[in-house]
Amino acid sequence: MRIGELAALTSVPTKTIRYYEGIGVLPPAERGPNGYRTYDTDDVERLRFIKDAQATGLTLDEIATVLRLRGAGESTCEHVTHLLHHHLLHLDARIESLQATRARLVSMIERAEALDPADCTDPNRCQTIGSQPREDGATATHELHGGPVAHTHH
Amino acid sequence: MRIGELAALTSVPTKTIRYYEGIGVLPPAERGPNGYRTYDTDDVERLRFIKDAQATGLTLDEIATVLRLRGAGESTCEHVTHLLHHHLLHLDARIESLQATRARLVSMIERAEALDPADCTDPNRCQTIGSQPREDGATATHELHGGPVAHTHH
DNA sequence: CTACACCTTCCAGTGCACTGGAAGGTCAAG
DNA sequence: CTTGACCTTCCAGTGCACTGGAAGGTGTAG
Repeated sequence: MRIGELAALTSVPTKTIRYYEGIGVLPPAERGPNGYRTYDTDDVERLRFIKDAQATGLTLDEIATVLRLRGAGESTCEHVTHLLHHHLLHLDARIESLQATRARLVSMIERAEALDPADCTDPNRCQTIGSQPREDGATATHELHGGPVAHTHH
Repeated sequence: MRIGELAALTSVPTKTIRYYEGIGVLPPAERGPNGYRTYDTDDVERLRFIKDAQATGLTLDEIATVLRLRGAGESTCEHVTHLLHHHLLHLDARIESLQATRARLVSMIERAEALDPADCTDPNRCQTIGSQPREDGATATHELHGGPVAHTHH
Protein backbone atom coordinates (compact mmCIF):
# COMPACT_ATOMS: atom_id res chain seq x y z
CA MET A 1 0.00 0.00 0.00
CA ARG A 2 1.11 3.58 -0.50
CA ILE A 3 1.48 6.33 2.07
CA GLY A 4 -2.02 7.72 1.56
CA GLU A 5 -3.69 4.44 2.36
CA LEU A 6 -1.51 3.93 5.42
CA ALA A 7 -2.46 7.42 6.52
CA ALA A 8 -6.14 6.63 6.06
CA LEU A 9 -5.87 3.35 7.98
CA THR A 10 -4.08 4.88 10.93
CA SER A 11 -5.41 8.44 10.95
CA VAL A 12 -1.85 9.66 10.87
CA PRO A 13 -1.26 12.31 8.18
CA THR A 14 1.18 11.50 5.38
CA LYS A 15 3.26 14.45 6.47
CA THR A 16 3.65 12.91 9.88
CA ILE A 17 4.51 9.49 8.51
CA ARG A 18 7.33 10.97 6.43
CA TYR A 19 8.40 12.99 9.44
CA TYR A 20 8.54 9.83 11.54
CA GLU A 21 10.72 8.20 8.94
CA GLY A 22 12.94 11.26 8.88
CA ILE A 23 13.62 11.21 12.59
CA GLY A 24 14.05 7.45 12.68
CA VAL A 25 10.86 6.49 14.47
CA LEU A 26 9.93 4.51 11.40
CA PRO A 27 12.53 2.62 9.33
CA PRO A 28 13.07 3.91 5.79
CA ALA A 29 10.14 2.64 3.79
CA GLU A 30 10.67 0.41 0.80
CA ARG A 31 10.16 2.16 -2.49
CA GLY A 32 8.32 1.16 -5.63
CA PRO A 33 9.96 1.64 -9.02
CA ASN A 34 8.46 5.11 -9.18
CA GLY A 35 10.04 6.15 -5.89
CA TYR A 36 6.76 5.93 -3.99
CA ARG A 37 6.94 4.52 -0.48
CA THR A 38 5.27 1.15 -0.04
CA TYR A 39 3.92 -0.21 3.21
CA ASP A 40 2.36 -3.39 4.52
CA THR A 41 0.22 -4.40 7.49
CA ASP A 42 3.26 -4.44 9.77
CA ASP A 43 3.62 -0.75 9.20
CA VAL A 44 0.01 -0.25 10.21
CA GLU A 45 0.82 -2.13 13.42
CA ARG A 46 3.94 -0.09 13.97
CA LEU A 47 2.10 3.17 13.52
CA ARG A 48 -0.63 2.09 15.89
CA PHE A 49 2.03 1.09 18.39
CA ILE A 50 3.56 4.55 18.09
CA LYS A 51 0.21 6.19 18.73
CA ASP A 52 -0.44 4.01 21.78
CA ALA A 53 3.03 4.55 23.14
CA GLN A 54 2.60 8.27 22.66
CA ALA A 55 -0.67 8.18 24.54
CA THR A 56 1.19 6.79 27.55
CA GLY A 57 3.52 9.74 27.49
CA LEU A 58 6.55 8.20 25.80
CA THR A 59 8.35 10.71 23.61
CA LEU A 60 9.02 9.90 19.96
CA ASP A 61 12.65 9.50 20.88
CA GLU A 62 11.90 6.82 23.45
CA ILE A 63 9.55 5.10 21.05
CA ALA A 64 12.25 5.17 18.42
CA THR A 65 14.63 3.55 20.89
CA VAL A 66 12.18 0.77 21.67
CA LEU A 67 11.37 0.24 18.03
CA ARG A 68 15.01 0.19 17.01
CA LEU A 69 15.80 -2.53 19.52
CA ARG A 70 14.12 -4.81 17.09
CA GLY A 71 16.90 -6.33 15.10
CA ALA A 72 19.70 -5.50 17.49
CA GLY A 73 20.09 -8.99 18.99
CA GLU A 74 22.08 -9.27 22.23
CA SER A 75 20.53 -8.59 25.58
CA THR A 76 18.02 -6.14 24.23
CA CYS A 77 15.05 -7.87 25.77
CA GLU A 78 16.26 -6.91 29.23
CA HIS A 79 16.79 -3.45 27.89
CA VAL A 80 13.25 -3.30 26.64
CA THR A 81 11.61 -4.76 29.73
CA HIS A 82 13.67 -2.37 31.83
CA LEU A 83 12.37 0.57 29.84
CA LEU A 84 8.87 -0.83 30.04
CA HIS A 85 9.05 -1.28 33.81
CA HIS A 86 10.44 2.16 34.19
CA HIS A 87 7.64 3.56 32.13
CA LEU A 88 5.04 1.64 34.10
CA LEU A 89 6.15 3.46 37.24
CA HIS A 90 5.87 6.74 35.40
CA LEU A 91 2.45 5.84 34.16
CA ASP A 92 1.21 4.87 37.61
CA ALA A 93 2.48 8.09 39.10
CA ARG A 94 0.76 10.02 36.36
CA ILE A 95 -2.54 8.23 36.84
CA GLU A 96 -2.38 8.77 40.58
CA SER A 97 -1.68 12.47 40.31
CA LEU A 98 -4.44 12.82 37.75
CA GLN A 99 -6.85 11.13 40.12
CA ALA A 100 -5.78 13.45 42.92
CA THR A 101 -6.41 16.43 40.69
CA ARG A 102 -9.73 14.95 39.67
CA ALA A 103 -10.72 14.87 43.32
CA ARG A 104 -9.68 18.48 43.72
CA LEU A 105 -11.62 19.44 40.63
CA VAL A 106 -14.75 17.67 41.84
CA SER A 107 -14.61 19.39 45.21
CA MET A 108 -14.13 22.68 43.40
CA ILE A 109 -17.25 22.02 41.35
CA GLU A 110 -19.18 21.02 44.43
CA ARG A 111 -18.22 24.19 46.20
CA ALA A 112 -19.21 26.15 43.14
CA GLU A 113 -22.62 24.54 42.96
CA ALA A 114 -23.33 24.91 46.64
CA LEU A 115 -23.01 28.65 46.22
CA ASP A 116 -25.85 31.10 46.19
CA PRO A 117 -25.57 32.84 42.83
CA ALA A 118 -26.06 36.08 44.69
CA ASP A 119 -22.65 35.57 46.25
CA CYS A 120 -21.24 35.70 42.79
CA THR A 121 -21.71 39.38 42.17
CA ASP A 122 -18.79 40.82 44.03
CA PRO A 123 -16.60 41.91 41.15
CA ASN A 124 -13.46 41.33 43.15
CA ARG A 125 -13.81 37.72 44.03
CA CYS A 126 -15.10 34.42 42.88
CA GLN A 127 -15.63 31.75 45.46
CA THR A 128 -15.06 28.94 43.02
CA ILE A 129 -11.63 29.97 42.05
CA GLY A 130 -9.24 31.47 44.51
CA SER A 131 -7.77 29.90 47.56
CA GLN A 132 -9.29 27.00 49.38
CA PRO A 133 -11.04 28.03 52.62
CA ARG A 134 -8.36 29.03 55.07
CA GLU A 135 -8.15 28.90 58.83
CA ASP A 136 -6.46 32.26 59.25
CA GLY A 137 -9.51 34.13 58.06
CA ALA A 138 -7.84 35.82 55.11
CA THR A 139 -10.04 34.63 52.27
CA ALA A 140 -8.18 35.87 49.24
CA THR A 141 -10.29 39.00 48.93
CA HIS A 142 -8.03 41.43 47.28
CA GLU A 143 -8.18 43.56 44.23
CA LEU A 144 -7.05 42.33 40.91
CA HIS A 145 -4.98 45.21 39.66
CA GLY A 146 -5.63 43.93 36.22
CA GLY A 147 -7.19 46.00 33.51
CA PRO A 148 -6.80 44.81 29.95
CA VAL A 149 -3.87 42.48 30.06
CA ALA A 150 -1.05 43.09 27.62
CA HIS A 151 -0.70 39.81 25.80
CA THR A 152 2.64 40.53 24.21
CA HIS A 153 3.77 37.03 23.46
CA HIS A 154 6.09 37.50 20.49
CA MET B 1 8.08 39.03 49.20
CA ARG B 2 10.14 39.36 46.05
CA ILE B 3 10.17 37.17 42.99
CA GLY B 4 13.02 34.98 44.21
CA GLU B 5 11.21 33.99 47.36
CA LEU B 6 8.02 33.28 45.47
CA ALA B 7 10.04 31.13 43.10
CA ALA B 8 11.55 29.24 46.02
CA LEU B 9 8.16 28.71 47.66
CA THR B 10 6.50 27.40 44.53
CA SER B 11 9.41 25.77 42.69
CA VAL B 12 8.55 27.89 39.69
CA PRO B 13 11.61 29.68 38.25
CA THR B 14 11.63 33.48 38.30
CA LYS B 15 11.89 33.43 34.52
CA THR B 16 8.65 31.49 34.33
CA ILE B 17 6.88 33.79 36.80
CA ARG B 18 7.75 36.82 34.69
CA TYR B 19 6.73 34.91 31.60
CA TYR B 20 3.36 34.13 33.16
CA GLU B 21 2.87 37.79 33.90
CA GLY B 22 3.84 38.62 30.33
CA ILE B 23 1.24 36.35 28.79
CA GLY B 24 -1.44 37.37 31.29
CA VAL B 25 -1.65 34.20 33.32
CA LEU B 26 -0.62 36.25 36.33
CA PRO B 27 -1.83 39.82 36.82
CA PRO B 28 0.89 42.50 36.67
CA ALA B 29 2.68 42.32 40.00
CA GLU B 30 2.80 45.32 42.28
CA ARG B 31 6.16 47.02 42.35
CA GLY B 32 8.27 48.31 45.19
CA PRO B 33 9.91 51.79 44.96
CA ASN B 34 12.92 50.17 43.33
CA GLY B 35 10.84 48.60 40.60
CA TYR B 36 11.08 45.12 42.07
CA ARG B 37 7.96 42.96 41.86
CA THR B 38 6.34 42.25 45.20
CA TYR B 39 4.14 39.29 45.99
CA ASP B 40 2.03 37.98 48.84
CA THR B 41 0.61 34.63 49.91
CA ASP B 42 -2.24 34.95 47.41
CA ASP B 43 0.32 34.84 44.65
CA VAL B 44 1.73 31.65 46.12
CA GLU B 45 -1.80 30.23 45.97
CA ARG B 46 -2.28 31.44 42.45
CA LEU B 47 0.95 29.89 41.27
CA ARG B 48 0.11 26.59 42.95
CA PHE B 49 -3.28 26.71 41.30
CA ILE B 50 -1.60 27.19 37.94
CA LYS B 51 0.66 24.21 38.51
CA ASP B 52 -2.26 22.02 39.56
CA ALA B 53 -4.38 23.15 36.66
CA GLN B 54 -1.50 22.47 34.32
CA ALA B 55 -1.13 18.98 35.74
CA THR B 56 -4.69 18.26 34.72
CA GLY B 57 -3.89 19.23 31.18
CA LEU B 58 -5.32 22.73 31.03
CA THR B 59 -3.26 24.98 28.80
CA LEU B 60 -1.88 28.25 30.15
CA ASP B 61 -4.44 30.01 28.01
CA GLU B 62 -7.35 28.18 29.62
CA ILE B 63 -5.88 28.78 33.03
CA ALA B 64 -5.55 32.45 32.23
CA THR B 65 -9.21 32.50 31.23
CA VAL B 66 -10.28 30.91 34.49
CA LEU B 67 -8.04 33.19 36.52
CA ARG B 68 -9.21 36.30 34.72
CA LEU B 69 -12.84 35.49 35.45
CA ARG B 70 -12.03 36.62 38.94
CA GLY B 71 -13.23 40.15 39.13
CA ALA B 72 -15.42 40.10 36.05
CA GLY B 73 -18.78 40.00 37.84
CA GLU B 74 -21.81 38.95 35.78
CA SER B 75 -22.64 35.33 35.18
CA THR B 76 -19.07 34.24 35.25
CA CYS B 77 -19.66 31.58 37.85
CA GLU B 78 -21.67 29.57 35.36
CA HIS B 79 -18.91 30.18 32.89
CA VAL B 80 -16.37 28.79 35.29
CA THR B 81 -18.37 25.79 36.39
CA HIS B 82 -19.08 25.04 32.76
CA LEU B 83 -15.40 25.06 31.98
CA LEU B 84 -14.75 22.97 35.05
CA HIS B 85 -17.36 20.40 34.10
CA HIS B 86 -16.05 20.28 30.61
CA HIS B 87 -12.58 19.72 31.89
CA LEU B 88 -13.73 17.00 34.26
CA LEU B 89 -14.97 15.01 31.28
CA HIS B 90 -11.64 15.50 29.59
CA LEU B 91 -9.83 14.42 32.70
CA ASP B 92 -11.92 11.28 33.11
CA ALA B 93 -11.37 10.30 29.51
CA ARG B 94 -7.67 10.84 29.95
CA ILE B 95 -7.49 8.74 33.11
CA GLU B 96 -9.47 5.97 31.47
CA SER B 97 -7.28 5.84 28.39
CA LEU B 98 -4.20 5.90 30.57
CA GLN B 99 -5.52 2.95 32.53
CA ALA B 100 -6.23 1.07 29.33
CA THR B 101 -2.69 1.70 28.17
CA ARG B 102 -1.42 0.63 31.57
CA ALA B 103 -3.17 -2.69 31.09
CA ARG B 104 -1.62 -3.04 27.66
CA LEU B 105 1.78 -2.21 29.06
CA VAL B 106 1.45 -4.75 31.86
CA SER B 107 0.46 -7.51 29.47
CA MET B 108 3.41 -6.54 27.30
CA ILE B 109 5.73 -6.88 30.28
CA GLU B 110 4.20 -10.19 31.21
CA ARG B 111 4.68 -11.53 27.74
CA ALA B 112 8.26 -10.31 27.81
CA GLU B 113 9.00 -12.05 31.08
CA ALA B 114 7.38 -15.30 30.08
CA LEU B 115 9.84 -15.52 27.21
CA ASP B 116 12.78 -17.83 27.04
CA PRO B 117 15.78 -15.49 26.60
CA ALA B 118 16.95 -17.87 23.89
CA ASP B 119 14.01 -16.75 21.81
CA CYS B 120 15.45 -13.30 21.89
CA THR B 121 18.41 -13.89 19.64
CA ASP B 122 16.79 -13.64 16.26
CA PRO B 123 18.14 -10.30 15.10
CA ASN B 124 15.05 -9.65 13.06
CA ARG B 125 12.40 -9.83 15.70
CA CYS B 126 11.64 -9.15 19.29
CA GLN B 127 8.65 -10.85 20.77
CA THR B 128 8.04 -8.12 23.28
CA ILE B 129 7.62 -5.41 20.79
CA GLY B 130 5.96 -5.98 17.48
CA SER B 131 2.45 -7.03 16.82
CA GLN B 132 0.22 -8.68 19.29
CA PRO B 133 -0.22 -12.41 18.58
CA ARG B 134 -2.36 -12.69 15.49
CA GLU B 135 -4.78 -15.30 14.23
CA ASP B 136 -3.72 -15.14 10.61
CA GLY B 137 -0.29 -16.56 11.36
CA ALA B 138 1.72 -13.62 10.04
CA THR B 139 3.77 -12.72 13.09
CA ALA B 140 5.52 -9.54 12.05
CA THR B 141 8.73 -11.29 11.08
CA HIS B 142 10.21 -9.13 8.45
CA GLU B 143 13.46 -7.39 7.96
CA LEU B 144 14.17 -3.99 9.28
CA HIS B 145 15.85 -2.34 6.35
CA GLY B 146 17.41 -0.01 8.77
CA GLY B 147 21.08 0.48 9.28
CA PRO B 148 22.21 3.62 11.08
CA VAL B 149 19.25 5.91 10.92
CA ALA B 150 19.77 9.39 9.61
CA HIS B 151 18.47 11.65 12.36
CA THR B 152 18.26 14.78 10.27
CA HIS B 153 15.80 16.78 12.29
CA HIS B 154 16.48 20.33 11.21
C1' DC C 1 34.49 50.85 48.23
C1' DT C 2 33.87 46.67 46.48
C1' DA C 3 31.97 42.33 45.97
C1' DC C 4 28.00 39.76 45.50
C1' DA C 5 23.32 38.27 45.37
C1' DC C 6 19.26 39.64 43.45
C1' DC C 7 16.49 42.35 40.68
C1' DT C 8 15.16 44.75 35.92
C1' DT C 9 14.15 44.60 30.56
C1' DC C 10 14.54 42.77 26.06
C1' DC C 11 15.44 39.70 22.63
C1' DA C 12 16.63 35.36 21.00
C1' DG C 13 16.92 30.32 21.33
C1' DT C 14 15.25 25.54 22.64
C1' DG C 15 12.59 21.20 22.33
C1' DC C 16 8.94 18.68 20.88
C1' DA C 17 5.78 17.35 17.49
C1' DC C 18 4.18 18.54 13.87
C1' DT C 19 2.35 21.41 9.60
C1' DG C 20 2.42 24.24 5.32
C1' DG C 21 3.83 25.26 0.91
C1' DA C 22 6.56 25.37 -3.24
C1' DA C 23 8.17 22.87 -7.21
C1' DG C 24 7.97 18.95 -9.55
C1' DG C 25 7.25 13.60 -10.88
C1' DT C 26 3.60 9.57 -11.79
C1' DC C 27 -0.39 7.52 -13.39
C1' DA C 28 -5.22 6.18 -14.45
C1' DA C 29 -9.64 8.22 -16.34
C1' DG C 30 -11.98 10.98 -19.70
C1' DC D 1 -3.39 14.92 -24.25
C1' DT D 2 -4.98 17.11 -20.42
C1' DT D 3 -6.91 16.96 -15.83
C1' DG D 4 -6.62 15.60 -11.23
C1' DA D 5 -5.36 12.74 -7.49
C1' DC D 6 -1.42 11.23 -5.38
C1' DC D 7 3.31 11.03 -4.78
C1' DT D 8 8.33 13.15 -4.20
C1' DT D 9 11.90 16.48 -1.77
C1' DC D 10 13.22 20.42 0.80
C1' DC D 11 12.81 24.15 3.60
C1' DA D 12 10.41 27.05 6.55
C1' DG D 13 6.80 28.05 9.95
C1' DT D 14 3.70 27.01 14.05
C1' DG D 15 2.31 26.44 18.92
C1' DC D 16 3.26 25.69 23.42
C1' DA D 17 5.93 26.41 27.35
C1' DC D 18 9.66 27.79 28.60
C1' DT D 19 14.96 29.09 28.97
C1' DG D 20 19.32 31.70 28.21
C1' DG D 21 22.00 35.59 28.06
C1' DA D 22 23.27 40.34 27.67
C1' DA D 23 23.32 44.77 29.85
C1' DG D 24 22.34 47.20 33.62
C1' DG D 25 20.11 48.80 38.39
C1' DT D 26 19.70 47.78 43.80
C1' DG D 27 20.99 46.69 48.29
C1' DT D 28 23.54 44.65 52.03
C1' DA D 29 27.84 42.66 54.21
C1' DG D 30 32.69 43.03 54.84
